Amino acid sequence: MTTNPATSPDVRRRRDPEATRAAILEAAEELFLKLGPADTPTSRIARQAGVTKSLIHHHFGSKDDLWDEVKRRHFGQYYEAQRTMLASSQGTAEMLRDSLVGYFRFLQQDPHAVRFMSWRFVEEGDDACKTQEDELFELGIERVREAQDKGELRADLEPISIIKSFLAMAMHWFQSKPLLCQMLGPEADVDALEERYLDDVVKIFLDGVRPRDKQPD
Amino acid sequence: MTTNPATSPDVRRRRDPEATRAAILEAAEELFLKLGPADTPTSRIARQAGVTKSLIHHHFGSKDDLWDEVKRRHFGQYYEAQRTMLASSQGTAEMLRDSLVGYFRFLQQDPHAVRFMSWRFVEEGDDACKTQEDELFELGIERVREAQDKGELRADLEPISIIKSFLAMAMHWFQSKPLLCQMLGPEADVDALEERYLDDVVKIFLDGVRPRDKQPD
DNA sequence: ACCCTAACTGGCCGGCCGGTCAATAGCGTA
DNA sequence: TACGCTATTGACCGGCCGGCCAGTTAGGGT
Repeated sequence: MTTNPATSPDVRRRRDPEATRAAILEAAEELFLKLGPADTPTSRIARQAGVTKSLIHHHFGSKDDLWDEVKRRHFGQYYEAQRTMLASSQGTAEMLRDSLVGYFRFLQQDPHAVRFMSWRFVEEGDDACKTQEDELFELGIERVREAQDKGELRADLEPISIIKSFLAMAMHWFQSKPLLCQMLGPEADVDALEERYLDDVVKIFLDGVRPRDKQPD
Repeated sequence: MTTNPATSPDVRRRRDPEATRAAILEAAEELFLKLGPADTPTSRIARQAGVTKSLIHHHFGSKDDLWDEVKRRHFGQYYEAQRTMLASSQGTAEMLRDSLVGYFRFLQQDPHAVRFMSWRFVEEGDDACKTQEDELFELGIERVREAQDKGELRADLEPISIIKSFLAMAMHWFQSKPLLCQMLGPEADVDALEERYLDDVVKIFLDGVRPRDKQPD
């Protein structure tokens, strides 16, 4: 699992730039996210990928370039998943619930995704995912507007607020999950808590975001 | 502003360990949060503090110890602020709104606070703030339970879910704010958007979290 | 068969970084 | 005034890390 000999074939062909690139990217992604880009020596990435350090520079240039490529590749997957999710959605309240659950499940099943976002929050400079993320954001706002026009969503809310709180609810759970586990101790059933959180957040968010049958106060 | 000559008196007394420690901590906090702990050389902290690198090791031991101390000091302030806020609160819906607004304002006025949390999310090992954070968490849960008992909050929600979504709503905005600014460009009025977000989130959260006058479907 | 491109290797270097240490000099105290 | 403690200094070190380079070899095109 650690030293990666090949991708599909039994034995790595003696020259296989594709497999080499893949092995380096895989090792780099794991180590960068685990230790942080600055605390990850290229030598260690090379060792884990079963490759010489020079090959990293041969295929990717510098260490920073490799980090960029790792981000780009992973965000590409995220982008595709979210794009199809947004494209297939209709502007109804059910769709909003499904989107929330779907997004939560997506983050749940891909722990790397949240760590990527965390690192993007912490770094300051521009990054390679900018344009794709903008596109998703615009698409999401469009969907929200549609739902508002249909009366499925409260019209007195700024779409940006809805998108942002949507993302916050899902992302923050997984961002703070390690700290929560550490706090509750190893005997706690965090998985059950996670399901409960999803249920509750769906309730809170949907009830808060849908038009009220009767406006109080 | 950068090289710190003294705290209160006009001239830094030639021997002033208190001021020295303070200058180092201040410079370290700024640089650690800006560049990240791993990318911040002690030499640069020393330069910015107007102090020799050796003094850092003299007063704080190692670089890691300094980082721990910076976290401990800053989290202490956060802890005090949140503790008084939680202690003074009553278990009513108005209190919940005030808490949300108050917490938002707190993060708004202290940008370092969110960056600290971001770094804690990204690091894995134990940290020095553990016990204090646990205390705040327990206190918050207690308050939520009180409000639920009074019927001011829906009883079908797990208190942890309420706390977590509460924190998520406020924190995520500031975590992703730099990316949002970068996306919207320099001409956008992000401050107005921020106020709007706070308004909307208060609506969403309170409407979602309060018992419904009439339960739909 | 030849060759040329590019994948791949091992060794190496310059630089920076965290940390140490011996020496110096203020400051409180007796 | 003399002493001792410690804040402070600057020089220094060992190690690691990112990157480079000269050389080797596989493989594909002609």
